[in-house]
Amino acid sequence: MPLLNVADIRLPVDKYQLDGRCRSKYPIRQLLMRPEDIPEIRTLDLFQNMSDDTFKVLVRGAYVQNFPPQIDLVEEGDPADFLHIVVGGCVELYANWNGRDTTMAMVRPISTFILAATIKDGPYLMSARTVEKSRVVLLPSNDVRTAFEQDGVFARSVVNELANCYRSVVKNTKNLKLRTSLERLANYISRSQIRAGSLEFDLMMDKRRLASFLGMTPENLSRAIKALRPYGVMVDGARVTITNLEDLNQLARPDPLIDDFSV
Amino acid sequence: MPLLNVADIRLPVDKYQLDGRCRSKYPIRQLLMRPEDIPEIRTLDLFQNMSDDTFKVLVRGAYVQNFPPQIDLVEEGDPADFLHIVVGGCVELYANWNGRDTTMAMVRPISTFILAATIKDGPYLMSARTVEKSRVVLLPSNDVRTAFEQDGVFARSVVNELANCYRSVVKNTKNLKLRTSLERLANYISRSQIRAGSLEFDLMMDKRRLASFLGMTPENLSRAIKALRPYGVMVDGARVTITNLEDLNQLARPDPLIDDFSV
DNA sequence: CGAAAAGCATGACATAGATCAAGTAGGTGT
DNA sequence: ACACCTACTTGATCTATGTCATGCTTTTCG
Repeated sequence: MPLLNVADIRLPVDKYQLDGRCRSKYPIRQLLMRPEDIPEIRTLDLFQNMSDDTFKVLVRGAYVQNFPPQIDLVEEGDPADFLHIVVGGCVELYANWNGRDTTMAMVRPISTFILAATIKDGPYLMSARTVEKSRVVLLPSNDVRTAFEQDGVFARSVVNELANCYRSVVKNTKNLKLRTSLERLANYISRSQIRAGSLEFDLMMDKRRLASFLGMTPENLSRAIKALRPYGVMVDGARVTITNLEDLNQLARPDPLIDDFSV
Repeated sequence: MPLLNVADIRLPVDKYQLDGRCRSKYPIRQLLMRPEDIPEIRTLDLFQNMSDDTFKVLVRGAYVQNFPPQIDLVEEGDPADFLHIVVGGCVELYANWNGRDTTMAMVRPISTFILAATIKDGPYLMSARTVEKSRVVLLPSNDVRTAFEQDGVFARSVVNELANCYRSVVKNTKNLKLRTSLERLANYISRSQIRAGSLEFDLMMDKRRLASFLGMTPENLSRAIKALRPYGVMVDGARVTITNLEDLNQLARPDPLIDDFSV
Protein backbone atom coordinates (compact mmCIF):
# COMPACT_ATOMS: atom_id res chain seq x y z
CA MET A 1 0.00 0.00 0.00
CA PRO A 2 1.32 3.39 -0.90
CA LEU A 3 2.65 5.81 1.65
CA LEU A 4 0.60 8.64 0.38
CA ASN A 5 1.55 12.21 -0.09
CA VAL A 6 3.98 12.57 2.70
CA ALA A 7 4.72 15.96 1.20
CA ASP A 8 1.14 16.98 0.68
CA ILE A 9 -0.10 20.50 1.01
CA ARG A 10 0.27 21.97 4.45
CA LEU A 11 -0.30 25.65 4.09
CA PRO A 12 0.80 28.23 6.62
CA VAL A 13 -2.72 29.51 7.08
CA ASP A 14 -4.18 29.57 10.56
CA LYS A 15 -7.18 27.49 11.27
CA TYR A 16 -10.29 29.53 10.90
CA GLN A 17 -11.79 30.32 14.27
CA LEU A 18 -15.48 30.69 14.74
CA ASP A 19 -15.51 32.05 18.26
CA GLY A 20 -15.77 35.62 17.10
CA ARG A 21 -12.08 36.42 17.30
CA CYS A 22 -11.05 35.42 13.85
CA ARG A 23 -7.40 34.41 13.72
CA SER A 24 -7.41 34.33 9.96
CA LYS A 25 -6.20 37.28 8.02
CA TYR A 26 -9.43 37.14 6.09
CA PRO A 27 -12.45 38.96 7.51
CA ILE A 28 -15.63 37.11 8.25
CA ARG A 29 -17.93 38.14 5.45
CA GLN A 30 -21.16 37.35 7.15
CA LEU A 31 -22.19 35.78 10.40
CA LEU A 32 -25.93 35.70 10.30
CA MET A 33 -28.03 33.67 7.98
CA ARG A 34 -29.63 35.82 5.29
CA PRO A 35 -33.26 35.06 4.43
CA GLU A 36 -32.26 34.33 0.85
CA ASP A 37 -29.90 31.59 2.00
CA ILE A 38 -32.69 29.68 3.62
CA PRO A 39 -34.50 28.24 0.59
CA GLU A 40 -31.12 27.13 -0.69
CA ILE A 41 -30.70 24.58 2.08
CA ARG A 42 -34.38 24.00 2.70
CA THR A 43 -34.50 22.06 -0.58
CA LEU A 44 -31.86 19.60 0.59
CA ASP A 45 -33.17 16.07 1.09
CA LEU A 46 -32.05 16.36 4.65
CA PHE A 47 -34.26 19.34 5.42
CA GLN A 48 -37.05 19.48 2.92
CA ASN A 49 -39.55 17.28 4.71
CA MET A 50 -39.08 18.52 8.24
CA SER A 51 -41.57 20.76 10.00
CA ASP A 52 -41.25 24.52 9.69
CA ASP A 53 -40.94 24.81 13.43
CA THR A 54 -37.96 22.51 13.62
CA PHE A 55 -36.37 24.13 10.63
CA LYS A 56 -36.65 27.47 12.40
CA VAL A 57 -34.79 26.03 15.36
CA LEU A 58 -32.03 25.02 13.01
CA VAL A 59 -31.60 28.26 11.12
CA ARG A 60 -32.01 30.48 14.17
CA GLY A 61 -28.46 29.85 15.27
CA ALA A 62 -27.01 29.27 11.84
CA TYR A 63 -24.10 31.09 10.30
CA VAL A 64 -23.25 31.58 6.68
CA GLN A 65 -19.72 32.43 5.74
CA ASN A 66 -17.62 32.96 2.67
CA PHE A 67 -14.19 31.50 2.91
CA PRO A 68 -11.18 32.10 0.69
CA PRO A 69 -9.31 29.14 -0.76
CA GLN A 70 -7.09 26.93 1.39
CA ILE A 71 -8.74 27.68 4.72
CA ASP A 72 -8.94 24.94 7.30
CA LEU A 73 -12.55 24.68 8.41
CA VAL A 74 -12.28 21.79 10.80
CA GLU A 75 -9.46 19.65 12.04
CA GLU A 76 -9.81 15.98 12.79
CA GLY A 77 -10.09 15.32 16.51
CA ASP A 78 -11.92 18.58 17.19
CA PRO A 79 -15.36 18.33 18.79
CA ALA A 80 -18.08 18.59 16.15
CA ASP A 81 -19.53 21.97 17.03
CA PHE A 82 -21.18 22.56 13.68
CA LEU A 83 -22.83 20.67 10.92
CA HIS A 84 -21.37 22.17 7.74
CA ILE A 85 -23.24 22.63 4.48
CA VAL A 86 -21.31 23.62 1.40
CA VAL A 87 -23.52 25.92 -0.65
CA GLY A 88 -20.82 27.26 -2.94
CA GLY A 89 -17.26 26.45 -3.97
CA CYS A 90 -15.57 23.24 -2.93
CA VAL A 91 -14.34 21.68 0.29
CA GLU A 92 -11.79 18.91 0.64
CA LEU A 93 -12.04 16.31 3.39
CA TYR A 94 -8.68 14.83 4.30
CA ALA A 95 -7.08 12.86 7.06
CA ASN A 96 -3.61 12.39 8.37
CA TRP A 97 -1.64 10.03 10.49
CA ASN A 98 2.01 9.91 11.41
CA GLY A 99 3.01 12.71 9.07
CA ARG A 100 1.26 11.29 6.04
CA ASP A 101 -2.00 12.56 4.69
CA THR A 102 -4.64 11.64 2.20
CA THR A 103 -7.65 13.18 0.52
CA MET A 104 -10.82 11.41 1.59
CA ALA A 105 -13.48 13.25 -0.41
CA MET A 106 -14.38 16.45 -2.21
CA VAL A 107 -17.62 18.08 -1.10
CA ARG A 108 -19.44 20.20 -3.66
CA PRO A 109 -22.68 22.18 -3.40
CA ILE A 110 -25.13 21.46 -2.07
CA SER A 111 -24.03 18.88 0.47
CA THR A 112 -23.50 18.54 4.15
CA PHE A 113 -20.41 17.01 5.61
CA ILE A 114 -19.58 15.05 8.70
CA LEU A 115 -23.15 14.64 9.84
CA ALA A 116 -22.21 11.54 11.80
CA ALA A 117 -19.88 13.42 14.14
CA THR A 118 -22.62 15.98 14.82
CA ILE A 119 -25.16 13.31 15.62
CA LYS A 120 -22.83 11.31 17.82
CA ASP A 121 -21.42 14.46 19.42
CA GLY A 122 -18.05 12.90 18.76
CA PRO A 123 -14.81 14.25 17.36
CA TYR A 124 -14.41 14.86 13.65
CA LEU A 125 -12.66 11.96 11.97
CA MET A 126 -11.55 14.07 9.03
CA SER A 127 -10.23 17.56 8.53
CA ALA A 128 -11.79 19.91 6.04
CA ARG A 129 -10.40 22.82 4.07
CA THR A 130 -11.69 24.97 1.26
CA VAL A 131 -10.17 24.28 -2.13
CA GLU A 132 -11.54 27.37 -3.78
CA LYS A 133 -13.50 30.37 -2.54
CA SER A 134 -16.45 28.71 -0.79
CA ARG A 135 -19.69 29.52 0.90
CA VAL A 136 -20.55 27.40 3.90
CA VAL A 137 -23.57 27.25 6.18
CA LEU A 138 -22.82 26.27 9.76
CA LEU A 139 -25.54 24.80 11.93
CA PRO A 140 -24.66 24.46 15.62
CA SER A 141 -24.54 20.75 16.41
CA ASN A 142 -26.66 21.26 19.52
CA ASP A 143 -29.48 22.65 17.42
CA VAL A 144 -29.18 19.77 14.97
CA ARG A 145 -29.43 17.27 17.81
CA THR A 146 -32.38 19.14 19.28
CA ALA A 147 -34.16 19.18 15.94
CA PHE A 148 -33.39 15.54 15.55
CA GLU A 149 -34.86 14.70 18.96
CA GLN A 150 -38.06 16.65 18.47
CA ASP A 151 -38.84 15.99 14.82
CA GLY A 152 -39.32 12.40 13.73
CA VAL A 153 -39.44 13.38 10.08
CA PHE A 154 -36.07 15.03 10.36
CA ALA A 155 -34.72 12.00 12.20
CA ARG A 156 -35.78 9.83 9.29
CA SER A 157 -34.11 12.19 6.83
CA VAL A 158 -30.95 11.98 8.87
CA VAL A 159 -31.16 8.20 8.73
CA ASN A 160 -31.48 8.33 5.00
CA GLU A 161 -28.57 10.71 4.63
CA LEU A 162 -26.38 8.63 6.93
CA ALA A 163 -27.29 5.45 5.10
CA ASN A 164 -26.21 7.11 1.86
CA CYS A 165 -22.94 8.24 3.40
CA TYR A 166 -22.28 4.80 4.82
CA ARG A 167 -22.90 3.12 1.52
CA SER A 168 -20.65 5.60 -0.28
CA VAL A 169 -17.78 4.84 2.04
CA VAL A 170 -18.31 1.09 1.68
CA LYS A 171 -18.20 1.49 -2.10
CA ASN A 172 -15.04 3.50 -1.76
CA THR A 173 -13.46 0.76 0.34
CA LYS A 174 -14.34 -1.83 -2.29
CA ASN A 175 -12.85 0.44 -4.93
CA LEU A 176 -9.63 0.71 -2.94
CA LYS A 177 -9.27 -2.94 -2.03
CA LEU A 178 -10.41 -4.61 -5.23
CA ARG A 179 -8.85 -2.44 -7.92
CA THR A 180 -5.41 -1.39 -9.03
CA SER A 181 -4.63 2.30 -9.27
CA LEU A 182 -5.04 2.24 -13.05
CA GLU A 183 -8.46 0.65 -12.67
CA ARG A 184 -9.44 3.22 -10.08
CA LEU A 185 -8.46 6.01 -12.42
CA ALA A 186 -10.30 4.41 -15.34
CA ASN A 187 -13.43 4.11 -13.23
CA TYR A 188 -13.11 7.63 -11.92
CA ILE A 189 -13.00 8.89 -15.49
CA SER A 190 -15.84 6.63 -16.53
CA ARG A 191 -17.97 7.96 -13.68
CA SER A 192 -17.04 11.55 -14.53
CA GLN A 193 -18.03 10.90 -18.11
CA ILE A 194 -21.46 9.69 -17.02
CA ARG A 195 -21.95 12.63 -14.69
CA ALA A 196 -20.88 15.09 -17.39
CA GLY A 197 -23.13 13.41 -19.94
CA SER A 198 -20.56 14.23 -22.57
CA LEU A 199 -17.39 12.74 -24.01
CA GLU A 200 -15.54 15.90 -23.12
CA PHE A 201 -15.34 17.27 -19.60
CA ASP A 202 -13.00 18.66 -16.93
CA LEU A 203 -11.46 16.82 -14.02
CA MET A 204 -13.23 17.94 -10.90
CA MET A 205 -10.05 18.58 -8.92
CA ASP A 206 -6.41 19.24 -9.49
CA LYS A 207 -4.24 16.26 -10.22
CA ARG A 208 -2.38 16.23 -6.96
CA ARG A 209 -5.61 15.90 -5.02
CA LEU A 210 -7.01 13.42 -7.50
CA ALA A 211 -3.93 11.26 -7.03
CA SER A 212 -4.32 11.34 -3.27
CA PHE A 213 -8.03 10.66 -3.50
CA LEU A 214 -7.37 7.65 -5.72
CA GLY A 215 -4.65 6.39 -3.39
CA MET A 216 -1.59 6.98 -5.54
CA THR A 217 1.23 9.49 -5.95
CA PRO A 218 1.01 12.42 -8.38
CA GLU A 219 3.84 10.91 -10.42
CA ASN A 220 1.96 7.68 -10.75
CA LEU A 221 -1.21 9.48 -11.73
CA SER A 222 0.68 11.11 -14.59
CA ARG A 223 1.85 7.72 -15.77
CA ALA A 224 -1.58 6.20 -15.32
CA ILE A 225 -3.11 8.96 -17.43
CA LYS A 226 -0.63 8.14 -20.16
CA ALA A 227 -1.43 4.47 -19.81
CA LEU A 228 -5.08 5.22 -20.51
CA ARG A 229 -4.28 6.69 -23.93
CA PRO A 230 -4.53 3.33 -25.72
CA TYR A 231 -7.98 3.00 -24.17
CA GLY A 232 -9.24 6.16 -25.81
CA VAL A 233 -8.71 8.66 -23.01
CA MET A 234 -7.00 11.93 -23.88
CA VAL A 235 -6.12 14.28 -21.05
CA ASP A 236 -4.84 17.79 -21.65
CA GLY A 237 -4.50 19.76 -18.46
CA ALA A 238 -7.79 19.31 -16.68
CA ARG A 239 -9.61 18.60 -19.95
CA VAL A 240 -10.57 14.99 -20.61
CA THR A 241 -11.70 13.76 -24.01
CA ILE A 242 -12.95 10.23 -24.44
CA THR A 243 -12.39 8.93 -27.95
CA ASN A 244 -13.34 5.33 -27.26
CA LEU A 245 -15.83 4.77 -24.49
CA GLU A 246 -16.09 1.02 -25.12
CA ASP A 247 -12.36 0.47 -24.66
CA LEU A 248 -12.35 2.57 -21.50
CA ASN A 249 -15.26 0.70 -20.00
CA GLN A 250 -13.80 -2.64 -20.92
CA LEU A 251 -10.80 -1.76 -18.81
CA ALA A 252 -12.77 -0.04 -16.05
CA ARG A 253 -15.57 -2.59 -15.78
CA PRO A 254 -17.76 -0.22 -13.79
CA ASP A 255 -19.99 -1.94 -11.26
CA PRO A 256 -23.16 -0.37 -9.87
CA LEU A 257 -22.27 -1.74 -6.43
CA ILE A 258 -19.10 0.34 -6.46
CA ASP A 259 -19.54 3.15 -8.92
CA ASP A 260 -23.20 4.05 -8.94
CA PHE A 261 -23.77 6.56 -6.18
CA SER A 262 -27.52 6.44 -6.56
CA VAL A 263 -27.95 2.86 -5.33
CA MET B 1 -2.56 -1.90 -4.42
CA PRO B 2 -2.79 -5.63 -4.02
CA LEU B 3 -4.95 -7.76 -6.20
CA LEU B 4 -6.43 -9.57 -3.32
CA ASN B 5 -7.19 -13.17 -2.98
CA VAL B 6 -7.98 -13.98 -6.53
CA ALA B 7 -8.09 -17.53 -5.33
CA ASP B 8 -10.14 -16.91 -2.24
CA ILE B 9 -12.62 -19.37 -0.89
CA ARG B 10 -15.51 -20.01 -3.19
CA LEU B 11 -17.21 -23.05 -1.84
CA PRO B 12 -19.57 -25.21 -3.83
CA VAL B 13 -22.35 -24.69 -1.34
CA ASP B 14 -25.65 -23.41 -2.57
CA LYS B 15 -26.79 -20.06 -1.40
CA TYR B 16 -29.16 -20.51 1.49
CA GLN B 17 -32.72 -19.83 0.47
CA LEU B 18 -35.20 -18.40 2.88
CA ASP B 19 -38.30 -18.83 0.81
CA GLY B 20 -39.21 -22.03 2.59
CA ARG B 21 -37.77 -24.37 0.01
CA CYS B 22 -34.30 -24.66 1.37
CA ARG B 23 -31.81 -25.51 -1.34
CA SER B 24 -29.07 -26.21 1.15
CA LYS B 25 -28.33 -29.72 2.18
CA TYR B 26 -28.64 -28.56 5.76
CA PRO B 27 -32.08 -28.48 7.35
CA ILE B 28 -33.51 -25.29 8.72
CA ARG B 29 -33.26 -25.72 12.44
CA GLN B 30 -35.88 -23.25 13.39
CA LEU B 31 -38.06 -20.78 11.60
CA LEU B 32 -39.97 -19.05 14.33
CA MET B 33 -38.56 -16.85 16.99
CA ARG B 34 -38.45 -18.55 20.35
CA PRO B 35 -39.46 -16.47 23.36
CA GLU B 36 -36.04 -17.03 24.88
CA ASP B 37 -34.39 -15.45 21.85
CA ILE B 38 -36.20 -12.19 22.37
CA PRO B 39 -34.38 -10.76 25.38
CA GLU B 40 -31.15 -11.55 23.59
CA ILE B 41 -31.73 -8.96 20.92
CA ARG B 42 -33.91 -6.68 23.01
CA THR B 43 -30.78 -5.62 24.89
CA LEU B 44 -29.08 -4.41 21.73
CA ASP B 45 -28.57 -0.64 21.60
CA LEU B 46 -30.61 -0.66 18.46
CA PHE B 47 -33.69 -2.12 20.14
CA GLN B 48 -33.49 -1.52 23.84
CA ASN B 49 -35.16 1.89 23.97
CA MET B 50 -37.95 1.32 21.50
CA SER B 51 -41.56 0.85 22.56
CA ASP B 52 -42.83 -2.63 23.32
CA ASP B 53 -45.46 -2.25 20.64
CA THR B 54 -42.95 -1.54 17.92
CA PHE B 55 -40.69 -4.27 19.13
CA LYS B 56 -43.59 -6.68 18.83
CA VAL B 57 -44.04 -5.66 15.21
CA LEU B 58 -40.42 -6.49 14.62
CA VAL B 59 -40.29 -9.89 16.25
CA ARG B 60 -43.68 -11.01 14.97
CA GLY B 61 -42.25 -11.81 11.56
CA ALA B 62 -38.76 -12.67 12.70
CA TYR B 63 -36.91 -15.88 12.03
CA VAL B 64 -34.09 -17.42 13.95
CA GLN B 65 -31.88 -19.92 12.26
CA ASN B 66 -28.78 -21.93 12.93
CA PHE B 67 -26.42 -22.15 10.02
CA PRO B 68 -23.49 -24.47 9.50
CA PRO B 69 -20.11 -23.01 8.53
CA GLN B 70 -19.44 -21.62 5.06
CA ILE B 71 -23.02 -20.86 4.15
CA ASP B 72 -23.74 -17.86 2.00
CA LEU B 73 -26.38 -15.81 3.76
CA VAL B 74 -26.64 -12.91 1.37
CA GLU B 75 -25.01 -12.06 -1.90
CA GLU B 76 -24.10 -8.53 -2.92
CA GLY B 77 -26.58 -7.07 -5.34
CA ASP B 78 -29.53 -8.95 -3.84
CA PRO B 79 -32.43 -6.90 -2.53
CA ALA B 80 -32.16 -6.44 1.23
CA ASP B 81 -35.09 -8.56 2.36
CA PHE B 82 -33.89 -9.03 5.91
CA LEU B 83 -31.99 -7.23 8.57
CA HIS B 84 -29.61 -9.83 9.99
CA ILE B 85 -28.52 -10.07 13.58
CA VAL B 86 -25.72 -12.41 14.52
CA VAL B 87 -26.50 -13.86 17.93
CA GLY B 88 -24.00 -16.71 17.82
CA GLY B 89 -20.98 -17.79 15.83
CA CYS B 90 -19.35 -15.53 13.27
CA VAL B 91 -20.26 -14.06 9.91
CA GLU B 92 -17.87 -12.70 7.30
CA LEU B 93 -18.79 -9.76 5.10
CA TYR B 94 -16.95 -9.77 1.80
CA ALA B 95 -17.14 -8.19 -1.60
CA ASN B 96 -15.97 -9.05 -5.05
CA TRP B 97 -15.30 -7.45 -8.36
CA ASN B 98 -13.91 -8.78 -11.56
CA GLY B 99 -12.97 -12.17 -10.14
CA ARG B 100 -11.14 -10.75 -7.12
CA ASP B 101 -12.53 -10.70 -3.64
CA THR B 102 -11.82 -9.21 -0.28
CA THR B 103 -12.96 -9.57 3.31
CA MET B 104 -14.66 -6.38 4.46
CA ALA B 105 -15.53 -7.22 8.07
CA MET B 106 -16.18 -9.98 10.57
CA VAL B 107 -19.46 -9.76 12.47
CA ARG B 108 -19.61 -11.32 15.90
CA PRO B 109 -22.44 -11.56 18.43
CA ILE B 110 -24.39 -9.57 19.13
CA SER B 111 -24.43 -7.27 16.12
CA THR B 112 -26.61 -6.45 13.17
CA PHE B 113 -25.27 -6.23 9.69
CA ILE B 114 -26.10 -4.21 6.61
CA LEU B 115 -28.69 -2.06 8.31
CA ALA B 116 -28.19 0.65 5.66
CA ALA B 117 -29.43 -1.55 2.82
CA THR B 118 -32.53 -2.43 4.83
CA ILE B 119 -33.31 1.19 5.56
CA LYS B 120 -32.68 2.36 2.01
CA ASP B 121 -34.46 -0.68 0.58
CA GLY B 122 -31.46 -0.98 -1.70
CA PRO B 123 -29.29 -3.87 -2.79
CA TYR B 124 -26.70 -5.34 -0.43
CA LEU B 125 -23.26 -3.93 -1.14
CA MET B 126 -21.52 -6.87 0.49
CA SER B 127 -22.01 -10.61 0.59
CA ALA B 128 -22.16 -12.47 3.86
CA ARG B 129 -21.29 -16.03 4.79
CA THR B 130 -20.98 -17.90 8.03
CA VAL B 131 -17.43 -18.68 9.11
CA GLU B 132 -18.39 -21.11 11.81
CA LYS B 133 -21.68 -22.57 13.00
CA SER B 134 -23.78 -19.48 13.57
CA ARG B 135 -27.12 -18.39 14.89
CA VAL B 136 -28.76 -15.54 13.04
CA VAL B 137 -31.96 -13.60 13.63
CA LEU B 138 -33.66 -12.36 10.49
CA LEU B 139 -36.02 -9.41 10.66
CA PRO B 140 -37.99 -8.74 7.47
CA SER B 141 -36.85 -5.39 6.09
CA ASN B 142 -40.43 -4.25 5.62
CA ASP B 143 -41.08 -4.66 9.32
CA VAL B 144 -37.92 -2.78 10.17
CA ARG B 145 -38.93 0.10 7.93
CA THR B 146 -42.43 0.09 9.43
CA ALA B 147 -41.05 0.15 12.96
CA PHE B 148 -38.71 2.89 11.92
CA GLU B 149 -41.57 4.98 10.51
CA GLN B 150 -43.82 4.60 13.51
CA ASP B 151 -41.36 4.77 16.39
CA GLY B 152 -39.24 7.88 16.71
CA VAL B 153 -37.15 6.34 19.46
CA PHE B 154 -36.26 3.44 17.22
CA ALA B 155 -35.49 5.88 14.38
CA ARG B 156 -33.03 7.64 16.65
CA SER B 157 -31.42 4.34 17.60
CA VAL B 158 -31.05 3.53 13.95
CA VAL B 159 -29.38 6.89 13.41
CA ASN B 160 -26.97 6.17 16.18
CA GLU B 161 -26.18 2.71 14.85
CA LEU B 162 -25.68 4.02 11.32
CA ALA B 163 -23.47 6.84 12.54
CA ASN B 164 -21.33 4.24 14.30
CA CYS B 165 -21.14 2.12 11.18
CA TYR B 166 -20.26 5.10 9.03
CA ARG B 167 -17.51 6.18 11.37
CA SER B 168 -16.10 2.66 11.49
CA VAL B 169 -15.83 2.52 7.73
CA VAL B 170 -14.19 5.94 7.59
CA LYS B 171 -11.65 4.78 10.15
CA ASN B 172 -11.05 1.68 8.10
CA THR B 173 -10.44 3.80 4.99
CA LYS B 174 -7.91 5.91 6.86
CA ASN B 175 -6.24 2.73 8.05
CA LEU B 176 -6.00 1.46 4.48
CA LYS B 177 -4.82 4.67 2.86
CA LEU B 178 -2.44 5.98 5.49
CA ARG B 179 -0.67 2.83 6.65
CA THR B 180 1.54 0.16 5.19
CA SER B 181 0.51 -3.45 5.53
CA LEU B 182 2.99 -3.97 8.38
CA GLU B 183 1.56 -0.99 10.22
CA ARG B 184 -1.97 -2.25 9.69
CA LEU B 185 -1.02 -5.62 11.15
CA ALA B 186 0.76 -3.99 14.09
CA ASN B 187 -2.32 -1.91 14.83
CA TYR B 188 -4.63 -4.86 14.43
CA ILE B 189 -2.61 -6.73 17.01
CA SER B 190 -2.41 -3.71 19.28
CA ARG B 191 -6.19 -3.36 19.14
CA SER B 192 -6.69 -7.07 19.77
CA GLN B 193 -4.40 -6.79 22.76
CA ILE B 194 -6.50 -3.99 24.21
CA ARG B 195 -9.73 -5.87 23.59
CA ALA B 196 -8.33 -9.02 25.16
CA GLY B 197 -7.00 -7.08 28.13
CA SER B 198 -4.10 -9.48 28.24
CA LEU B 199 -0.69 -9.90 26.67
CA GLU B 200 -1.73 -13.30 25.39
CA PHE B 201 -4.72 -13.84 23.14
CA ASP B 202 -5.95 -15.55 19.98
CA LEU B 203 -6.35 -14.04 16.54
CA MET B 204 -10.05 -13.59 15.93
CA MET B 205 -9.98 -15.14 12.46
CA ASP B 206 -7.88 -17.46 10.39
CA LYS B 207 -4.84 -15.98 8.74
CA ARG B 208 -6.13 -16.10 5.20
CA ARG B 209 -9.12 -13.98 6.14
CA LEU B 210 -7.02 -11.69 8.29
CA ALA B 211 -4.70 -11.08 5.35
CA SER B 212 -7.62 -10.22 3.11
CA PHE B 213 -9.18 -8.02 5.77
CA LEU B 214 -5.91 -6.14 6.18
CA GLY B 215 -5.52 -5.79 2.42
CA MET B 216 -2.59 -8.10 1.83
CA THR B 217 -1.85 -11.61 0.61
CA PRO B 218 -1.56 -14.57 2.99
CA GLU B 219 2.10 -14.93 2.05
CA ASN B 220 2.75 -11.36 2.97
CA LEU B 221 0.92 -11.73 6.25
CA SER B 222 3.25 -14.60 7.14
CA ARG B 223 6.23 -12.40 6.43
CA ALA B 224 4.72 -9.44 8.27
CA ILE B 225 4.15 -11.61 11.32
CA LYS B 226 7.79 -12.59 11.23
CA ALA B 227 8.75 -8.94 10.82
CA LEU B 228 6.93 -8.12 14.06
CA ARG B 229 9.12 -10.47 16.09
CA PRO B 230 11.74 -7.78 16.78
CA TYR B 231 8.91 -5.64 18.13
CA GLY B 232 7.97 -8.16 20.76
CA VAL B 233 5.17 -10.01 19.01
CA MET B 234 5.25 -13.79 19.05
CA VAL B 235 2.68 -15.65 17.00
CA ASP B 236 2.23 -19.40 17.20
CA GLY B 237 -0.71 -20.64 15.21
CA ALA B 238 -3.56 -18.40 16.24
CA ARG B 239 -1.93 -17.63 19.59
CA VAL B 240 -0.36 -14.21 20.00
CA THR B 241 1.97 -13.32 22.82
CA ILE B 242 3.18 -9.78 23.31
CA THR B 243 6.54 -9.61 25.00
CA ASN B 244 7.15 -5.90 24.49
CA LEU B 245 4.07 -3.74 24.25
CA GLU B 246 6.04 -0.48 24.10
CA ASP B 247 7.98 -1.57 21.04
CA LEU B 248 4.83 -2.75 19.32
CA ASN B 249 3.01 0.49 20.00
CA GLN B 250 5.95 2.55 18.90
CA LEU B 251 5.69 0.89 15.53
CA ALA B 252 1.90 0.84 15.42
CA ARG B 253 1.32 4.37 16.71
CA PRO B 254 -2.35 3.67 17.38
CA ASP B 255 -4.58 6.69 16.90
CA PRO B 256 -8.02 7.01 18.52
CA LEU B 257 -9.36 8.52 15.30
CA ILE B 258 -8.51 5.29 13.50
CA ASP B 259 -8.28 2.53 16.05
CA ASP B 260 -10.66 3.38 18.86
CA PHE B 261 -14.04 2.03 17.91
CA SER B 262 -15.76 3.72 20.81
CA VAL B 263 -15.26 7.28 19.54
C1' DC C 1 -6.06 -45.39 10.69
C1' DG C 2 -4.49 -43.45 6.42
C1' DA C 3 -5.35 -40.52 2.46
C1' DA C 4 -6.61 -36.23 1.01
C1' DA C 5 -7.11 -31.65 1.63
C1' DA C 6 -6.52 -27.26 4.00
C1' DG C 7 -3.80 -23.95 6.03
C1' DC C 8 0.41 -22.05 6.54
C1' DA C 9 5.43 -20.89 5.81
C1' DT C 10 9.26 -19.89 2.93
C1' DG C 11 12.29 -19.02 -0.97
C1' DA C 12 12.81 -17.10 -5.62
C1' DC C 13 11.18 -13.98 -8.59
C1' DA C 14 8.16 -10.37 -10.87
C1' DT C 15 5.88 -6.08 -10.80
C1' DA C 16 3.18 -2.17 -9.24
C1' DG C 17 3.95 1.67 -7.46
C1' DA C 18 6.94 4.89 -4.41
C1' DT C 19 10.86 7.91 -4.34
C1' DC C 20 14.32 10.95 -6.13
C1' DA C 21 15.91 14.18 -9.36
C1' DA C 22 15.43 17.01 -13.21
C1' DG C 23 13.05 19.49 -16.39
C1' DT C 24 8.87 21.92 -18.62
C1' DA C 25 4.82 24.62 -19.02
C1' DG C 26 1.39 27.86 -17.29
C1' DG C 27 0.06 31.17 -14.32
C1' DT C 28 0.90 35.35 -11.06
C1' DG C 29 2.71 39.42 -9.27
C1' DT C 30 5.98 43.27 -9.78
C1' DA D 1 8.39 41.61 -19.86
C1' DC D 2 10.46 39.57 -16.17
C1' DA D 3 11.27 36.58 -12.46
C1' DC D 4 9.08 33.42 -9.70
C1' DC D 5 6.02 30.04 -8.42
C1' DT D 6 3.41 26.05 -8.63
C1' DA D 7 1.60 22.18 -10.93
C1' DC D 8 2.74 18.79 -13.57
C1' DT D 9 5.70 15.51 -16.34
C1' DT D 10 9.32 12.30 -17.19
C1' DG D 11 13.06 9.18 -16.46
C1' DA D 12 15.87 6.38 -13.34
C1' DT D 13 15.92 3.87 -9.57
C1' DC D 14 14.28 1.34 -5.34
C1' DT D 15 11.09 -1.02 -2.35
C1' DA D 16 7.00 -3.08 -0.87
C1' DT D 17 4.29 -6.39 -2.03
C1' DG D 18 2.19 -9.69 -5.25
C1' DT D 19 2.97 -14.31 -7.60
C1' DC D 20 4.58 -18.87 -8.17
C1' DA D 21 6.45 -23.13 -6.61
C1' DT D 22 7.24 -26.16 -2.94
C1' DG D 23 7.13 -28.44 1.32
C1' DC D 24 5.62 -28.96 5.93
C1' DT D 25 1.84 -29.41 9.40
C1' DT D 26 -2.59 -30.04 10.90
C1' DT D 27 -7.17 -31.20 10.15
C1' DT D 28 -10.82 -33.69 7.99
C1' DC D 29 -13.14 -37.52 6.66
C1' DG D 30 -13.99 -42.02 4.54
